[in-house]
Amino acid sequence: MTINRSPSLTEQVKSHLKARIVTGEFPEGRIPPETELAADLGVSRTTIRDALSRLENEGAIIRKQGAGTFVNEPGLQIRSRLEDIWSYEDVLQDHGYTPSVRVLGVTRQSADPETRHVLQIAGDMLVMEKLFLEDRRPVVLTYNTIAAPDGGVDAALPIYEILRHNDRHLAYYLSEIVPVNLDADQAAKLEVAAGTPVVSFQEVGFDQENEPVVKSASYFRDDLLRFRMIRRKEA
Amino acid sequence: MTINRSPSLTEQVKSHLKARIVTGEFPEGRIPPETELAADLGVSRTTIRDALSRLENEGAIIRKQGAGTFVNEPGLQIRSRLEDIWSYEDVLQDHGYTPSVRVLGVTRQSADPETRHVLQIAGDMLVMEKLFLEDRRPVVLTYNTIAAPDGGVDAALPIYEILRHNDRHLAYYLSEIVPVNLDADQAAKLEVAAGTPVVSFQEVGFDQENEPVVKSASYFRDDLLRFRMIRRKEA
DNA sequence: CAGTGGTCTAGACCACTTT
DNA sequence: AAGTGGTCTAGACCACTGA
Repeated sequence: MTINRSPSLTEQVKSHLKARIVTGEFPEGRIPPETELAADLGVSRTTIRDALSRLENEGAIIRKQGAGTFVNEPGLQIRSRLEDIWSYEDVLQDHGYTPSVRVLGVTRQSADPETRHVLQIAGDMLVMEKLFLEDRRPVVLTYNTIAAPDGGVDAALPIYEILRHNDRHLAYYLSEIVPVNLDADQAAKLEVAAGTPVVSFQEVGFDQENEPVVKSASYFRDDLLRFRMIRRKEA
Repeated sequence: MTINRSPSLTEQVKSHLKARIVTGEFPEGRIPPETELAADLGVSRTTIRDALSRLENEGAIIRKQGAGTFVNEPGLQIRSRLEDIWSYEDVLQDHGYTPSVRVLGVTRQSADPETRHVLQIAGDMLVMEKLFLEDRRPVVLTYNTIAAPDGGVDAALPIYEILRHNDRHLAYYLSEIVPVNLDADQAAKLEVAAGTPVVSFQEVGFDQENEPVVKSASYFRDDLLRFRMIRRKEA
């Protein structure tokens, strides 16, 4: 293992260990003691612990005080961690799919009162409707609403790229998980029966100045993309 | 601020800062530099940073390298963080509700093949059906399936307490988020129309030995309990 | 009792933002 | 240039597990 900066040492250690975990290199799932890992990899124990903490958060390992650190087989099943979904194309890729995007519509019009309020805009809004597909099967339907920019936009780009080109760096989403029955139009686009229950994300994206920059709604086909997570008692 | 061990210094610093944040003590949402906090509270900068990291994960603050640390107003709206839900009574309490539990049924019977496989049991299983209410309104409907214990159980207790009394320490859940339309029976129990779409958790709980100990299904009334989360680009 | 992970310290240096 | 958060080190001590 050669060490460089960027990505950080911790991140390098993490991916190094993750790779060794998934190849089943550790006998009986037992991971070496932190001090040993630190010596072997030539980094401090703190760096090792940071990397192990991230792996533990992902569910890849379990740590038991006084006993040791172990591979967590059930946790390795998790493909999409809810909290760090950023691009649906990446999500589909992590599921072993070969994703593609289809822009269903881009409409520019005067912002409705709710959007005006949420996004703090006065003028026009731009609504982009997109479909993410695996092979030819639709998996995710999204609507992104932003303040209409001066120039044109390439709606096929990920929303954070579009915003970046307009000098708004997307920092995080505040999301609500909402159950809905698809209406006829949405169901047709996702190629399922009308009234199919789906999980949706209703969210607002904020930039680095902590100002709202995008209002977003996403609908998922449960049979093709199901979200998993690890739940624990405390932080 | 007096310092004791247990809870950890980091945890004490975190709640101390959280309290100051919610009371709006920091002018313009600007939180003092880490070195200053460390000096004021008499702890190392590492401890301060650990506490700030947790607050950042919860969405309460935002850190900007080179600029400072700031209160994150939108993030303070989050009542129930998805990843660390442990007891539904606590969740309801965090929402300002006064929770109660009603045991709808406890049945002991031979385990079906799927449960045998998931929970790795040979004999009987015990299924507990519970309803969590706010005032008199039902909010959460849960089914917990465990290997039938020798003695009796008080089904009204939280599931982790029941398991603890049988020497199985619940360590974490592996959860799937699944959209469903409630059937007539479930809808009646939650006092909503049949066919109402809801978010459900389908999950398996593991103990500290990483063995499956409980199979669980939960259904939530979206109008009374909606889950929120912060989504970011990476860890 | 030896060995493990958990907590905490003090300090160095870097990357970035702001003035 | 000054000040901030980001990364990393080396080491101390504690709490817990298991032989």
